[in-house]
Amino acid sequence: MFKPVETNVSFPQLEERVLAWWGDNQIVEKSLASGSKPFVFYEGPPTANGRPGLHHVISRIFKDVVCRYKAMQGYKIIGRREGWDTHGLPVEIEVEKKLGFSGKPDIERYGIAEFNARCRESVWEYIQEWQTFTKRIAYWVSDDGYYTYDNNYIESLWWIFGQLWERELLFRDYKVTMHCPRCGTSLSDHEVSQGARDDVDDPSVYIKFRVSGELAPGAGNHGLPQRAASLQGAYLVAWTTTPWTLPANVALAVKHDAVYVDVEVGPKHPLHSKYHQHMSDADASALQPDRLVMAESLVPAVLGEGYTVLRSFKGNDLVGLRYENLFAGVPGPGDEVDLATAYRLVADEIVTMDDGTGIVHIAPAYGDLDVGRKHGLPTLFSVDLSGMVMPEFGELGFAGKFFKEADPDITRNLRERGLLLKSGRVRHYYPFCWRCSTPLLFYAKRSWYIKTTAFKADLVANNQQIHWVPEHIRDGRFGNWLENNIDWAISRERYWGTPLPIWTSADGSHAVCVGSLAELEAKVGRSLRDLDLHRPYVDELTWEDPQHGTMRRIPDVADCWFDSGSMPVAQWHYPFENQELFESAHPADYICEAVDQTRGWFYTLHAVSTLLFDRPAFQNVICLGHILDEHGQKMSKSKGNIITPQEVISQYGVDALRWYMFAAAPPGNPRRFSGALVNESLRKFMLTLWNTYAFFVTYASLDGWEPGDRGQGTGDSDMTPIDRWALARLNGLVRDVTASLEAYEVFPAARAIESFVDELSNWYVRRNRRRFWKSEADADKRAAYRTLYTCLLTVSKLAAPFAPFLAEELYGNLMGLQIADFRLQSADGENQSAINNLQSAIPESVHLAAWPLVDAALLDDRLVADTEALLAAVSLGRAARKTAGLKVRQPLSELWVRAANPADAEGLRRFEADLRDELNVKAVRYLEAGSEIVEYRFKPNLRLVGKKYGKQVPALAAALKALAGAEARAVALAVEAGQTVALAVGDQSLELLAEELLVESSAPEGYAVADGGGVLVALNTALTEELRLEGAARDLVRGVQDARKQAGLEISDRIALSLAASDAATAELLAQTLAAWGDYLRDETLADALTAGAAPAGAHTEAVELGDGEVVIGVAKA
RNA sequence: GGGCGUAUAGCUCAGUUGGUUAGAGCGCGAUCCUGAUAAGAUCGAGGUCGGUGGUUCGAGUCCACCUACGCCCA
Repeated sequence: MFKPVETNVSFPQLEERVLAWWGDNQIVEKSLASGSKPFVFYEGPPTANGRPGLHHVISRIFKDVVCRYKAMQGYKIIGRREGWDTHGLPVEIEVEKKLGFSGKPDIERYGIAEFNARCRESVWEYIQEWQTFTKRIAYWVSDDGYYTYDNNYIESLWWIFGQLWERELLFRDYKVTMHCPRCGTSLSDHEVSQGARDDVDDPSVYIKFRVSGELAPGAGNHGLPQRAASLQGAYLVAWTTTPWTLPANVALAVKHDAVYVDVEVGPKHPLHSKYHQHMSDADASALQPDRLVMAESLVPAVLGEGYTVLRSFKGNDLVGLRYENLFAGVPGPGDEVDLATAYRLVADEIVTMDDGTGIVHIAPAYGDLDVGRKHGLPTLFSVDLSGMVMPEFGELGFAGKFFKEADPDITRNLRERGLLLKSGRVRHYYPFCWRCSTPLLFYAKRSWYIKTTAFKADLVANNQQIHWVPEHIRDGRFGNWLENNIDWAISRERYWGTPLPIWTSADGSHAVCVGSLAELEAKVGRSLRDLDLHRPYVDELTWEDPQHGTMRRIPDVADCWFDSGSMPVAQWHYPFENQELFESAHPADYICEAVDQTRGWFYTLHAVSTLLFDRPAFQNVICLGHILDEHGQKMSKSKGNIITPQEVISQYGVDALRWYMFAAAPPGNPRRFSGALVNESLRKFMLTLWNTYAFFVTYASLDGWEPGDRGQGTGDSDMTPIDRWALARLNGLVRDVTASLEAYEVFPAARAIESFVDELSNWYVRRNRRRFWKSEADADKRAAYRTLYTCLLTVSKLAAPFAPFLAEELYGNLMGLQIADFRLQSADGENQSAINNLQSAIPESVHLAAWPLVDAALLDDRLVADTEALLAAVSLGRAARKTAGLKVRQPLSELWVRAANPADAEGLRRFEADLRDELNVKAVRYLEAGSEIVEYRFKPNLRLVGKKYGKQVPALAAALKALAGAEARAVALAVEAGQTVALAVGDQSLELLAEELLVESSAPEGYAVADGGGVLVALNTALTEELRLEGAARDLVRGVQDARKQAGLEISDRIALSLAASDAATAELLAQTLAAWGDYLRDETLADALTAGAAPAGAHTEAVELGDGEVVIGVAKA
């Protein structure tokens, strides 16, 4: 027996019950342990230092849905475990906030050991909440998670560093950071954006660099020597808002395809170097004009009027020219600098024609490091980390000044030397320290890099093996990122992170990378078993090198993206443990995160895997869009528009939320979220399924029907066409959902289930209600039960990965699993061991059940298409009734119908009884060619004809449109017979195939018509007396049924019925109706007694319209 | 500034390789149906498919440019 099902279900409560049941029966553990064939999943570890939000829901359920599906297919999911990203700046900032710190000096005073201890605690602060959340949303992972701060995890990272070191892929170079000279620390992007202002007043200076006439080494540009000679003595004009960076200048950049001009400016021009206001003509004529070089398009903006263009060049033509440096920049400590490679022109993408001169001053130390590196330029400095101009500039008078304050001095110096074209002020964007408001320096600091650029081709090639959903990420966002690969800056001058295992001698000349704990133990000569592999403890480990003296660890920690990108290795403590497991768990079959991870986790996984193993880290990836609020704004604390998962879940439940996220839109798109949308999913999908299920259970229980084989039945002779339709449709669904999920297309899979459930409820159940109601328990009824049961049970399996609670509830009850006694009772008189076998063969949870297989014998695309044609005709019929003002209760004599094609017409014939019944008509007639009551119109079937006839299509369409009368009828006949049609188009005759024509027909006169999609229906609206009486009878039945319901009677209660008409005409109609349909009325309403006249006292009364009057219905329990 | 994506009804979104009258749900209005249903059906109002230009017999769909928004990078 089935457990009774309430129709006023509360999904959140149901879910809590299921959750408890899973717990009591270790369902999660059993699912995690199940399966044989491996399927590898990587959990992208979240940083658990905040509360879980909706974006965590979406990524976790998209991970979950695939893993559940694969588990049901019998895979053993490897890596279905929690993971926590525990290191990094976000954690440090959180702790700093708590402690009221404002920067690294505070941390150092506080003590690194204590600070890191606080960071470690902070990670745990929300973990309880996360675990509760994870369980509640039914994200099934084991809780033996990996933690990136774990010693074992760190040791694996050290091993990776060791591998890279041995292959000489780790190196030290400059990296530009945003540096606060007062706080003495680099700032993260997030901190920079907090303190940036966009209306900062700064100098705007145009500087002249004198062309020397020399060429840079190796510059073999065609014709360059001649150009160099002709340009000697001309000035290259560059623009900057940071004069303090000019002493660090090493190059000028042009745009390769822009036009540059050499212009002459006479002494009368205000920007001439010798210009003064009261210059006489004689003085002027004694002076040479100045020659200036800049981009042609920007000359007017810079010089105004009064210049002469001497010649022009492409940017490329200038590359390799050298110029005289303004100042002598200072090499970094220990750097060997070849100045022969400096002070030259390069072409670079960073140059724009938006402002300035089209020539850009390059100072790698203060921001243009990538440009410098790309063109092999040296890096020179002029300002130290405290923001002071270096002592080397003492003679110029600005040594020791704060960099911003040196601007006027530098400008003055250049003016005095005749190298300043003009100067002014500008308001623009500039970053400041968010803590102390000091202007920030872009500053090249020593940093450790992984040489990923050496593997660019491999990174790109391996990416081609990855299946991205959505596809465009592969060659778009991710592919482009790889194409523009830069070396991975791996070190951070921070505290709470994986310490870089590099030890160096005091002078830096000797360095060692330690690849394991054992190796380190050997170096320091003692056991480090109990050592915490974090700062400051590892910093304290030193050893004496015979040749290089004391070896100390560099202070840096690793970029925490390196932690998470290395999880395929480190989560298993490979290679120190789990070698076999690791080998079988790499690469991942599937990962899933939001789109912002393209340059984050997706990249770091890919990079680590490519560099270490030359293979991709994952084979399939779903890349999720972001969740926005209902106005399309990002949800953020500051906007106060955050919707918490908890509030949604407590109101609608997890399944509704999950279903919304799976079925509402493709996952790659950003989506606007609101509770109302979740409610819509709940009503549209979950309640429809639930009510179908409740309907089934209610009647199956009433009838004592039980599933014989508990499985999917094969078709048998008792099946009606609509049963076979349902099973064909169901198997088509299994086929489609499986194919979609195989392609990691979750959205179409969910949509397919949704539309099946809709059709099951609103077509199958609605059409078959009477089969379930009828009193005799015959084969026909059993076939209906079996069909509906099969559909519901299969849907519960298909929906299980998506809506795991609802599916579990349905499955459990449909399988009879929730009432243990039932199974024991049913064993009476049967072979007990067979029953036991059966019981153990039945998975106790839908999540342990096998994914449904397609029963090809039940597939029937023709039947499904026929039903679609029927549904279309029914829909049009209702529209026609609506237009004619004829309600469906009023029977009509005939319906004319014309299908879109002969096959559909055949389908309509097959379901003619359903069509009659649905539209309440006595007869269905088919409009066929040759019928004289309609006119025919023709259109070309463009999809076929377009490619074949191309430009003739318009003429062809016109020729078809012109067909009329007998000629048109002849064509219609030919098309219906599948014959070719000869048609004169222009001056030639075309032989058109039947399928190349679309036939439309007009409505017969005097009929109510609706058409669409090539289907036409027409209702005969003439009402005979007979039809009117039958309509009246049905009106009465409906009124009485309604009255019964209002009176609170049970379905099986028998009644005494009285009917009182409001006037004589209505009484006459009532009398005639009862004469013809009295028995029908009694049968339908379970009326033992039927009296005409006023209702007796105590009867429940309802008024109902009949004809032009009214009838008062009296209902009393018999 | 660059890359990628998105832009379709009041709202949330579909729209398969270019093809005939661009769809669904919600909301609104009207009607109907109903002894499974918090439901369902039908009709109606509501669309210059972000804009401009191009390719094509034919463009929501392909191309170019532009605009707005989002993400990432600078």
